[in-house]
Amino acid sequence: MKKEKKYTYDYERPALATDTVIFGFDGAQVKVLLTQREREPFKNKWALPGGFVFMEETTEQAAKRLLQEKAGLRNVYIEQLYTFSEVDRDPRERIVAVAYYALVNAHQYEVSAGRDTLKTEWFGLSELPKLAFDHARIIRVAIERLKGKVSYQPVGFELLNEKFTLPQLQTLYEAILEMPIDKRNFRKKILSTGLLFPLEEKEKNVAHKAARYYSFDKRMYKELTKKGFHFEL
Amino acid sequence: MKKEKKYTYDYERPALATDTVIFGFDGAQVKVLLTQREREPFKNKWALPGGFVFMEETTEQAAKRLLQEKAGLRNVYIEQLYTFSEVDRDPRERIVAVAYYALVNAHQYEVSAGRDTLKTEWFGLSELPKLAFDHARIIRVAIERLKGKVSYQPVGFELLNEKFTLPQLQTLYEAILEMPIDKRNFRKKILSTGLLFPLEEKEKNVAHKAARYYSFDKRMYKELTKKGFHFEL
DNA sequence: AACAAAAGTGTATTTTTTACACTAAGAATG
DNA sequence: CATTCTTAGTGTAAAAAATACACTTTTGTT
Repeated sequence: MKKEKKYTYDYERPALATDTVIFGFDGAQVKVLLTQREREPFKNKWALPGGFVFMEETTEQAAKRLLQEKAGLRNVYIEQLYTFSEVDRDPRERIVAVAYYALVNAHQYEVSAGRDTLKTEWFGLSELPKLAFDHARIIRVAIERLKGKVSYQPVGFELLNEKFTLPQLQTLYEAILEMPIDKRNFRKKILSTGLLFPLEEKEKNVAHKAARYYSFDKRMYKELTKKGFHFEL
Repeated sequence: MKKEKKYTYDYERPALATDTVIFGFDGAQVKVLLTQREREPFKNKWALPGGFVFMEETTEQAAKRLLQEKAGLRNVYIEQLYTFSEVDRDPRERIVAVAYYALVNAHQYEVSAGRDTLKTEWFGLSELPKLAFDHARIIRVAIERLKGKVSYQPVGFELLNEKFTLPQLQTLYEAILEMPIDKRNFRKKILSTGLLFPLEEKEKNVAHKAARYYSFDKRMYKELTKKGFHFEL
């Protein structure tokens, strides 16, 4: 990019950053991935992975880049959440943050986490530590968004393995919505969408009846969506 | 604000702007308020009212300020829409836009519009002119959002007078959702929310049976919302 | 007085949602 | 190898919500 200052306007500019709320699911709880800050301000406090947006990338590209840099995550489902622009949200200077939320398979992730140098950790939604900046607020907004989204978009599948059982899926929905769901009604409804495919395979080494695995056809879902289909739970 | 350059980082920064999609309703059609650009780029093209964000204001404050400056609008219902950050969305330089959408009473507005110096005009959604920048896309996103929002939040009332008839309200919903709605079922449902209050007053000077006016109690709605109530159409 | 035009009203049918309890399968135990 | 433990898996009836649908009323105009 050119370094000449032939700006359209020459007001001082806020810095532009992204922060991402990374959701995961450990089979029982919805969790958020946080990184511990190495320097001031908020040294040693936990924070959302984020950073500044470069001139030659969109905010979404920045969020994805930073997810990889800070948490070793690639190819994750990511969606814009909200832009936070309170004047004093960063004590150093004016920073406007375009927040994103990501849904990742926590199991898959734990493998590649070792590579990264920063300290990162999963926290259950009810066990969040004190957070830096306005990140607690960002997480609250993200949880609300996730709750709303889950019932009219099949986002839940991003949080599970490619093969999953219906009890797993139900537990996930219960965790996100924070309410119990009737087993029979849940199955009826989720199967009636026609988006879940039963596999031959079943669970192994469980001390009870083994549950059947299912898979979700993302490609077919996208096709159907184009044709006006609407998922709804 | 200080002018010293003690920045946390010294990358070049994108400029930060807001653009607002202003929705109105003329009794038959949903419309968008556009301003004609006075200078390059896109001179004489129509565009969303917008402008740069100052250092001492949030993006929402900026959007509201610009609504007043560019269209003479005060106290409007405004909500964040999405942040657009394509690198080349402005031919001059990198500008990231936090877009908002506003719902205004178009009748009320037409009175105060005269004061403003800029040329502004309402356009029906199906008669939009060629637009500057990526503003056509922003409007598309805003329409989608409005469609989604209308059925689980009583936003429609922002577009009408304080007193309105049920046929007016129905026409508005039909215009937003772009589908016909059954009169009896619509009345049943909207009245069952308990948020509409019949007034004594009726229409005058209409060449047919006069419709009763109703009002919507915004205050009560907010109260109920806090107590867990959920509007739904 | 007759007409035109839109407001206002109720019911029956269909669809969707909800509530609910037992049998089946697999591993662990004695 | 029989018993026990634990969770998977299944159907139906009742209640609630959504839908389809046609005539009477009111007001101004001719």
